[in-house]
Amino acid sequence: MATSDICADCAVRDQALCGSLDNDELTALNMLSRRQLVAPGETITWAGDDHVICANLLSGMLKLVASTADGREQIVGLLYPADFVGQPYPGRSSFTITALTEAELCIFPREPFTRVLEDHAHMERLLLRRTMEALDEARSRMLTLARKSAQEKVAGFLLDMAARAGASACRATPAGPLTFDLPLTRGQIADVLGLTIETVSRQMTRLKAAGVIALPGTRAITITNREALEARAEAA
Amino acid sequence: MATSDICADCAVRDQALCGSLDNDELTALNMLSRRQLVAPGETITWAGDDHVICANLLSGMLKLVASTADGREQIVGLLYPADFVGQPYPGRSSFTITALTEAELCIFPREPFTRVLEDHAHMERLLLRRTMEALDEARSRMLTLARKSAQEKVAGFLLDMAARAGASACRATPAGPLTFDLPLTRGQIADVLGLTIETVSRQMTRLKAAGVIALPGTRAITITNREALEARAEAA
DNA sequence: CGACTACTTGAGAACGCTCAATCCTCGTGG
DNA sequence: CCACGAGGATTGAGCGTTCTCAAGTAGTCG
Repeated sequence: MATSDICADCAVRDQALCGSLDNDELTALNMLSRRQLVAPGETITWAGDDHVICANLLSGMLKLVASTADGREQIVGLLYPADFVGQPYPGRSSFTITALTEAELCIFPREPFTRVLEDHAHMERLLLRRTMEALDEARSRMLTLARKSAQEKVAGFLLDMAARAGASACRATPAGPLTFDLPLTRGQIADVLGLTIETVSRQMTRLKAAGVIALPGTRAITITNREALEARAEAA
Repeated sequence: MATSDICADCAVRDQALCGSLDNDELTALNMLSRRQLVAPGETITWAGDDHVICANLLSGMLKLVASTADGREQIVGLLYPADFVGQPYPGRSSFTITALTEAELCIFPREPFTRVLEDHAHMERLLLRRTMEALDEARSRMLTLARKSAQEKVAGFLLDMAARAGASACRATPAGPLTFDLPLTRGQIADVLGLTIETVSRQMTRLKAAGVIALPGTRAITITNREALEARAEAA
């Protein structure tokens, strides 16, 4: 109650699961929700916690982290605005969800949200479809993690981020160099790719030395030769 | 209809998605289905194909394989009886699905199956839940593939297979040694774990030398010291 | 009995990791 | 305005795990 803004000014109104609801349904759902701001580095749920929340990510980025008993970590998923966060069914969470940037969530308590889901087949269907896409992506990443070289991993990652950057990216000519900011630190990239910070850094340097990319700032990337980068993403 | 047996004698009647349907609904679905036997090594769908089928696996095991352009392969999923196979939505498949053993499928053409799914919220919900479980499992495997040592991977895999073997396993006393057959060759285990055949073989030998397991036959495994095996699955 | 396939074992090389030092950037405070 | 500190990034040297290549063994089926 306290704070919920109305869905009408929701930044992800059409892309999120709610996009499948009409205005009346939305009003009902809105009654359940509360918005929450999280700071970078802040954890939303811990591995082992009961599933208690479902949410839509309104802005910012989250990471899903799996870790071993002795502290090794792997980022198993990245969440972007409009992505669904959490699990609608009871159980214990296997992963820790942490904000990578400042982020804003539209949070629903799990049980009432699940009931809404059950009453709206369209929304459930959309969630099924998205879950299947996430599964496909996770499986593709298994191939990357298990079988690709550090060079291929980094090159492929940069291409992925370039595709994501889309609008915010800056490109002189359609085929020309493409510049954008990486939303992750080297350490986080390493956690995504199953490498170490040093290896990520060395591969970046190597790509720079080969004239495939430029590093105008510590966080910025320019792809100067996309074809060469694609070639390196495919072959060791 | 050519061959379809009736669902009443279906081996996976209650565990498969169809378990959520009543007898009348089942009859309707049965009209769509055809049973198909596949030989070990036979491929059901290739990466890049359009999604054309949905199916329930009745018996046997299938593998989902992702591969790179130059032929490196990774098994990204194993399918067991009662598992759902395929994708209900249009699109191109990212993975190749191949039989590991002789297997029997109950196949539905995608489009009519999707319509049945849409008309039966229970079934759709069950599929959503299973897809989420598969996603969780895939993400857990990402941690294994990216961060665990060969020793941890093999030990963890043997424990997984022991859990799967369940009924068919042979155990003298509840806490005593447990013997079962691995359903995979060393090469397939390597494909699952992101290792090479040789490394899998060496780790098996090492576990045997340590007295943690015994290898009574080339395919058989005895876990002689479960705690020691669990310890090796957790720490390098 | 011979061919085939799966599995094991060995030697050497390579890729990525560990440990450690240095550098860069940026924000803060003297 | 500049010195300082902190966190991130880079670079280097050396090592270790796993891979590659290559024999050799075992079990199976004709």
